[in-house]
Amino acid sequence: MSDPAKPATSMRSLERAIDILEVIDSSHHALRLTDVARQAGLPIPTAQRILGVLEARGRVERDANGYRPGVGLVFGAHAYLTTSPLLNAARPVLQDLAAATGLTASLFKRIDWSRVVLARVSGAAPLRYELPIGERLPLHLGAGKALTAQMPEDELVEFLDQLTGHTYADGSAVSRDDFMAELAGIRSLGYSHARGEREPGMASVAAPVPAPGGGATAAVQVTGTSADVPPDRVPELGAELRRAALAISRRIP
Amino acid sequence: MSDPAKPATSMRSLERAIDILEVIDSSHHALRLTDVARQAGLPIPTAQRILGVLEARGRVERDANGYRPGVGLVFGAHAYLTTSPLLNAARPVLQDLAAATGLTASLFKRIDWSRVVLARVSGAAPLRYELPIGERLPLHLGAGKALTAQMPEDELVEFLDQLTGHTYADGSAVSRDDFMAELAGIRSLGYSHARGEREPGMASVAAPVPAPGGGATAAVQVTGTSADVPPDRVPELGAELRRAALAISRRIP
DNA sequence: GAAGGTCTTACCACTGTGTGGAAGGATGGC
DNA sequence: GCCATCCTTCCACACAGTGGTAAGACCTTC
Repeated sequence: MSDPAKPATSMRSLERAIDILEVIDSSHHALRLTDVARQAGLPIPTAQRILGVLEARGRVERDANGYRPGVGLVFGAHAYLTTSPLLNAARPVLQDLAAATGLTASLFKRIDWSRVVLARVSGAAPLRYELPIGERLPLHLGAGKALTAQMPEDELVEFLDQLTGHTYADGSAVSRDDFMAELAGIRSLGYSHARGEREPGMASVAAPVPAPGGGATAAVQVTGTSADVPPDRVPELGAELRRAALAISRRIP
Repeated sequence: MSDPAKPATSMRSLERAIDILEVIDSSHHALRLTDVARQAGLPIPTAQRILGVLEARGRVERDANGYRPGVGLVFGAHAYLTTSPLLNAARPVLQDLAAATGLTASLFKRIDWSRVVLARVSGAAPLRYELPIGERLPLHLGAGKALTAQMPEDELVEFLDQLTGHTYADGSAVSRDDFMAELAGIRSLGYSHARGEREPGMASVAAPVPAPGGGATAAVQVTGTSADVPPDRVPELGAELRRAALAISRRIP
């Protein structure tokens, strides 16, 4: 969250405003002015001035407990979700996937060292309401591996370096060598597979969506309970996911 | 979109950046630099500088066709949706509503002269994928009336003034007197009802969620086809919605 | 392939916006 | 009551942000 050397993009106030937004967006509870200022590394009056504008424009809300994200933020997300070529390409494919497999189909995109849920279609429609869109998940678990496997060499090294200490859901540490070996496997198979890595009792299969310009920053995934995704079904699902990923890629204008 | 007299909040660059974001968010296709600048009422170099920062920070994306909303925007929305007290209060109530009525339950919030979809739980779960969260809908149709009915007098007048020319789905104009009469009815009943106003063949019932500090800026709604919501079922649904609205209101901390 | 258009990038001198220290209120705990 | 903490307001300075102008891409059109 703190960046020591900002290259001075010559738009200080704007950069700072975005810093503040990021601070508020990544906090799970209301923040007092003082906290915002400290976390963003700004003098209090400066933070206050910026927050004032953001509040007036609906980007943050405020009550006795402090500042929190504002409703205005949902417009932007809606705009992104409806106009993104990637998403428009993926939507029908995800529906087919969910219908064909009976599992929950999701689309992820890589952002920095994590991935974001961009769309999700649940197969056996549960009434359980969940809207994980916009949620940030780790890059070294589940569908994240399908993305990691596509990173260029130098980026991969950088990623692995900052990964030390991260673990699986069961608490076991991620071994660098094992991880590398797994990525190699994913590259040759064309899909990734995970059982209980992020959530115990859940399993998933994922494939990278090749970007038009090479590389892959998006991935398709199906998830279900370990019982829904028995090991012997994995190769078949893998093939289906590869097809889906290609279909999405081909549909992007 | 154009505001002649900005009261000079002493944060010009930030305000302008938000103006630009709003321009981009409310366009349904990519905008070229020139268009952004014109629509935001800014000199081209200024717009470019701001867009540069927004792009670097993931708030807008860019390709040969111009600028479009960026992925970064989804984080904010996710943060809002997960931290908003209103939403956390509403979620379980919406689920109950959907389960009890078999209809689609939604939560709206009023923003300026429109309302936004904040949450939706579909009753008879269709595989049809739709994510209307963040969508802006008119205030004079459907659940919008439940919100309009709660406006203070002076605001209502202002609203009606800028409403002239707006119509129903069938093309008929909105008569001011009829509308006022309907609002009065809504106020005494405690719920609103609409048949085919916004979407032909669809019907809905909605109730305002009283805010802790008085007034109502949110509303709960159930929607279905006209057949799902027969006229004789409306009073019963209305009662159910009033209860739901109160339940939400009571759950807000 | 030259000419004429439109859109984008780059430059840079001026000035008014954004800055942040310091002081004054507000609130709350003990 | 007092002290501690957080929020707000004020204001003089300086540098960040501005936007005119001009050069550079990149299209069409003839």
